[in-house]
Amino acid sequence: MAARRPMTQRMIAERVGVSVATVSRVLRQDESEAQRWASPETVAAIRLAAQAGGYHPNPHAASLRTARSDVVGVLVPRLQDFVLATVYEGIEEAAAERSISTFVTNSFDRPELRRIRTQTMLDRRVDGMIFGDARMEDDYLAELARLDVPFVLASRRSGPHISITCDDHLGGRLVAQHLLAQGRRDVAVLAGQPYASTGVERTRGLVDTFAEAGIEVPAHRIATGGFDADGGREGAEKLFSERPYPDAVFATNDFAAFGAMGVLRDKGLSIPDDVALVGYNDTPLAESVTISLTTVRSPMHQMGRLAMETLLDRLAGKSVKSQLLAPELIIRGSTTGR
Amino acid sequence: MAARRPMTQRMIAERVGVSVATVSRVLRQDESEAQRWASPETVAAIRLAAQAGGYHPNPHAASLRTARSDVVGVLVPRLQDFVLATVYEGIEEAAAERSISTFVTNSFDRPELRRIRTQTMLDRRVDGMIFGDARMEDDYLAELARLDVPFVLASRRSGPHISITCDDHLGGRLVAQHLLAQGRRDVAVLAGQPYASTGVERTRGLVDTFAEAGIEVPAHRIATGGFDADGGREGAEKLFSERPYPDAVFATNDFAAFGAMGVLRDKGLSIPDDVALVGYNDTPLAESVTISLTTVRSPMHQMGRLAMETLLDRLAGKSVKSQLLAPELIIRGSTTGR
DNA sequence: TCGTTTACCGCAATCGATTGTGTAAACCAC
DNA sequence: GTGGTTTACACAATCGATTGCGGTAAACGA
Repeated sequence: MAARRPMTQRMIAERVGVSVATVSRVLRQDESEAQRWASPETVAAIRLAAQAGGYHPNPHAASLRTARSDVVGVLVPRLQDFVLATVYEGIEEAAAERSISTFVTNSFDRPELRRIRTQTMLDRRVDGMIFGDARMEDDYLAELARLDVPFVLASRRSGPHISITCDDHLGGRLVAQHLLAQGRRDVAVLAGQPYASTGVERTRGLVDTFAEAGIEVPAHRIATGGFDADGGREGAEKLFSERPYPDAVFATNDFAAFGAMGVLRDKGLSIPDDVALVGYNDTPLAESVTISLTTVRSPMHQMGRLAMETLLDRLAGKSVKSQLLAPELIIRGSTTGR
Repeated sequence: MAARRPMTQRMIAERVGVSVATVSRVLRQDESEAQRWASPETVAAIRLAAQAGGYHPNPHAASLRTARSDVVGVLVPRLQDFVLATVYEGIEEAAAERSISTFVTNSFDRPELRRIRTQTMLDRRVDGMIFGDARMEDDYLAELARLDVPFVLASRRSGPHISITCDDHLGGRLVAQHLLAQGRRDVAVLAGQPYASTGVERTRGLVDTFAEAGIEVPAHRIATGGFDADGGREGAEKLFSERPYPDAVFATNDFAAFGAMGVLRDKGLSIPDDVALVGYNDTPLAESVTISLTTVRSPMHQMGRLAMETLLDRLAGKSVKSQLLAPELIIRGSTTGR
């Protein structure tokens, strides 16, 4: 807040010698609309005065009147997660283009925190919400839908709610096909959290494809856990707690893959000779680490953009629908060259 | 925005049979203050009605009147950067405790974007700003200071402006002492961007310490560049473009170190035998990657918390001062066991 | 008994922008 | 010249909360 109080429409009106109503209409409407309300000279004078005085409309006053805030709330599991940070970049980009601002906050995938933080955003009168932390069974989303809170899901999907996601089942399928082609038959999975559609569907895509090839992936080859390096490490430790070891690991997230790398290193297993490793999301690090990582590229940024655009369309009264974006397999050293 | 219009003080006032002024005072003040304005029965009735109707004050109306928004703007170079995302978590945590909301946005270290996005936040009438993307020579910050915009810097510092940072010079010194103790004499540095105090001071800390040990670090051993894996890779490629190779690399950021790892891998150099590698920030991955990374732990979360608390103190009229937090060296495999 | 606190609370202005309605003046057609 | 339509504005209500200024009644002190 600058020292001198910001200029108001009233000040412009006095300076130009018209009413604030005229100022408002001129400053708000586009050129053609402005002409309907004031003579060209008046329009020019108002614009000039606004320009000269460094006028910036008070959004609180406008929101109070219009009952819109041009702010949307964004909830993500955690911005520390590169994937969600990238999704958010897309959200932000689309928002900026339409003069929308965002409140972002972490829910840490904790239901109470999620409720609280969503509520404070609603209390702030956001126009809508984008959730990056949807759960497969999500009572809260159902509740919000019942209250007619407009929202769109990104990254994870849930039930019938509008969502913009990557085709995770297909992604898992691509990984399976690749691993099968590489001759891997005994695959293990770092499946992520059981409440997140991302990991679940990637896992199912792989398992389904293996099943079609006549190979059952047993339950003990699937470990749930976090989508970060720690989660990957813990999961990998379970998966490699007893022999025979699997000959491939599908980490449904790159960072989990990095965590698994550490475990494989400690076990003295080499990648890809002993174990092939596949990640998900094609994080920049995937290419950089000591062993470059095969992974699935997902359009994270685009997901964010579309989520915001979809929400704004919905707020504008248009009918919108969910979208499944295409994943792309990126083959690197961690699965080839045995 | 829920379907039915939210309840207002007027509705409560009518239901209870008092004026909105009384409702306002009762709902805003703490218990003792409330008693000064209304009888216990009235207070109870108002509270009950508010509770029952699910009353949530309209922040736009309050802001319009009070000229405060209880929102602060946060600008970071990029949330994709784990470090800044963590700083932001600290900011958010401190903000939530004091019922403050935040607008966060990426500036991508681009000056024009920074101006634009800061301006839109000021237009939104934020009460203050936290900058995570300060530059060592920063005209814009000087300009904002002149306009009396209240702000605090986090992570990077600049000139006389209030900042909460890690003692990066000391961090660089710790790294230097460790490398010297390990017998490394020919060190190279991935220094980060020349406009970011973080990398510059970490580099200087190392260079100073080597100089005190009688070892000059020549200019061609210092590469500037981004704080991400790509930046690290590019920098490392320069540093290892011709022999003799350095026997140690100090990456002033963990992710740059990971990028460098890829280059060392491609060059067939082993860590730490041929080259010792040190990162900075103690990212979770540092421990997980195939070769665990020696690094410097910095209190990222705490930096964020303190930045927000300092800003709020400043907004409350208290006098505040810059703080330098302590770094801690974490020794792992990438520098030991030659 | 009368003036003075004290407790409780209302009135109304205010913040800045938006918007429905009112209205002079100008312009047009016939 | 009369009636009707534009043009170009102004007026004033409105959004919801905050807050300075009073105001009434009961209690209290002298």
